[in-house]
Amino acid sequence: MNDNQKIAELLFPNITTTPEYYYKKYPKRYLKDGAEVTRIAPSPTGFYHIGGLYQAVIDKFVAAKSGGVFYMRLEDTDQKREIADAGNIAYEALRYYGVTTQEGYMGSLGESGEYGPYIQSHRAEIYQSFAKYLVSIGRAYPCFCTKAEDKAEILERREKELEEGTLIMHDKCRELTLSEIEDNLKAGKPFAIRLKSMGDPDKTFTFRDEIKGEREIRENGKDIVILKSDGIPPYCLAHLVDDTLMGTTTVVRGEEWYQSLASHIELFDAFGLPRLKYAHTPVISKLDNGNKRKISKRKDVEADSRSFRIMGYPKEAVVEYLVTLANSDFEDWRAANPDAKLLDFPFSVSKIGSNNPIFDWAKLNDISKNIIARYSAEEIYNKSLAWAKEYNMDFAKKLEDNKEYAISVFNIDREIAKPRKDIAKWEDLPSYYDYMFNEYATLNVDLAQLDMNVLDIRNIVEDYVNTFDFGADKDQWFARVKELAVKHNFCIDNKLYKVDPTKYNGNLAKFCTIIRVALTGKTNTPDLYSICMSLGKRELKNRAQAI
RNA sequence: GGUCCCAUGGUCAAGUGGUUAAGACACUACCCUUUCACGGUGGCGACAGGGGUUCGAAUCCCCUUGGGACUACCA
Repeated sequence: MNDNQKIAELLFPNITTTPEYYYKKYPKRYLKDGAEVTRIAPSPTGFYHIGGLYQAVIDKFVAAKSGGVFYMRLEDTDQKREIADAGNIAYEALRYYGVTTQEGYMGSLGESGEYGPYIQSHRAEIYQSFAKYLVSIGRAYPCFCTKAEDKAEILERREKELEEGTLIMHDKCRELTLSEIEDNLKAGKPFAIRLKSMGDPDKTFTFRDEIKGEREIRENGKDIVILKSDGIPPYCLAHLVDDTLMGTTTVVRGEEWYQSLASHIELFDAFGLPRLKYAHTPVISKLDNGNKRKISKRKDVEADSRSFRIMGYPKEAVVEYLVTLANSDFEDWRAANPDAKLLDFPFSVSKIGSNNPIFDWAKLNDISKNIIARYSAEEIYNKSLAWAKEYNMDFAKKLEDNKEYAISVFNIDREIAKPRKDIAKWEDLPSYYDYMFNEYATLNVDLAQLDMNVLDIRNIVEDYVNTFDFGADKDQWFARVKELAVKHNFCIDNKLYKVDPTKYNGNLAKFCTIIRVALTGKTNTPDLYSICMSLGKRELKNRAQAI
């Protein structure tokens, strides 16, 4: 036994397994050539971030397109930041948005798959055996330096070191002898394990990122910590062990990891493991006082994937928006293939731009409106009811109490060649259709905007309501409207009207607006005939009288 | 401070040495129209700045500027 092996035994007397053992235990996946295995690995630190969903969408496409596997793993190695149930929230978020995994961590449902456990805190022994191995071959060593306890302390120390120019690459514990290590251990000092870096930051090597393309990057020169003093590894070793053992082929992760890539690669090399493919994705940002910045968990609603659910965006709208962000030609494809399945889109990782995109609500709304415009009235009823039951009980009750009526309302201007695109999210529904679901008295009808004597308005509306024929079809109805317009001195020929507007009370458009506003309180509604038909005789009379 | 990434209209973005510099959203005008929408046809609006290389640069190189990220026993 050489010194390194002795140190390894001293450090990990209870670890008897080796990486070799785990390579055998988790054999290579049996997949066809070119199949990609991807993973989403959230940390349970709160709500599920939209950036995570974005990456999951990319993961899903990469795996699905190649006939591979997309799985989920929980990165819960930082107990200090952990928030109860956050893992489950993440799993449920992906499930809700339909970006489903085929394997791995499943929230409160446990986990499935042959490569588990998929929760990092349950894998301590595996990590330790890898760390032990690296020590035994002389590529890692114990570090007994006192660690900083919290983030503030770390930042403070770093700042000081920056000022003094003493930020270390190699820890002083690197040179500790076997007997010194023994002494420290006997004294009961806690230790972390550091990589013994052989890299030289002045040298570079080429690397191909799936998104950024070919790059020169500097070699790692830092003795990064690969096992914390609590026996749990930080990201770098967990990433190596899990992605190797679980058979990941392409790692999709945020741009913020790019900087530490060199250290991860050195680790893989130290273990003699094949390097993986990486796709470093841009970070979804927002405009703040003219500057771009990363979407903030604390300040921005768009950071929380749940926000869109609460507002009532159809889930496919959110997902399709994210796909658009990744592959901008998706929109053209969707326009040409409105009924195709999302996963049929020829997604390409290399088409992802490397600019940090700004989250655009207007664009999301547009995508969502297009999707909702294609729903049937029944679908709108079902989906909006499901939403309302969760977030607007009052509206849910109205929908449930008046199912047939509600569907007929949602059907107005719908089953036609060019349906309206006016609903972006279910949250819009209650106010958009308030005149159909609420008492007239609660509508705040503003007749003043019509710029007409209230008595005249009342006469027109009464006349209209009293002669409204529920047996008439739309053409007959419109003919009747024209008659009434003429009777009240409105001009039904717009060209004639333009010759001398002063001769009339207004044109046909104005006449219709008067009725519309008086009856609904809105200048903007779907087809007036259908609305009146749905409202029914008694309600029409009530409204006319209320004026 | 160091290192890295990014830079085309308000936003997302095509574009890889020769284009009248696409398209979508937003905004806007007109048309269609019974209103509102939908739709149609237009419009506004961009290669951050400066140097090179080249017959020719949005495209390649350098500098400047601006923005972002990383620089933890966090992920």
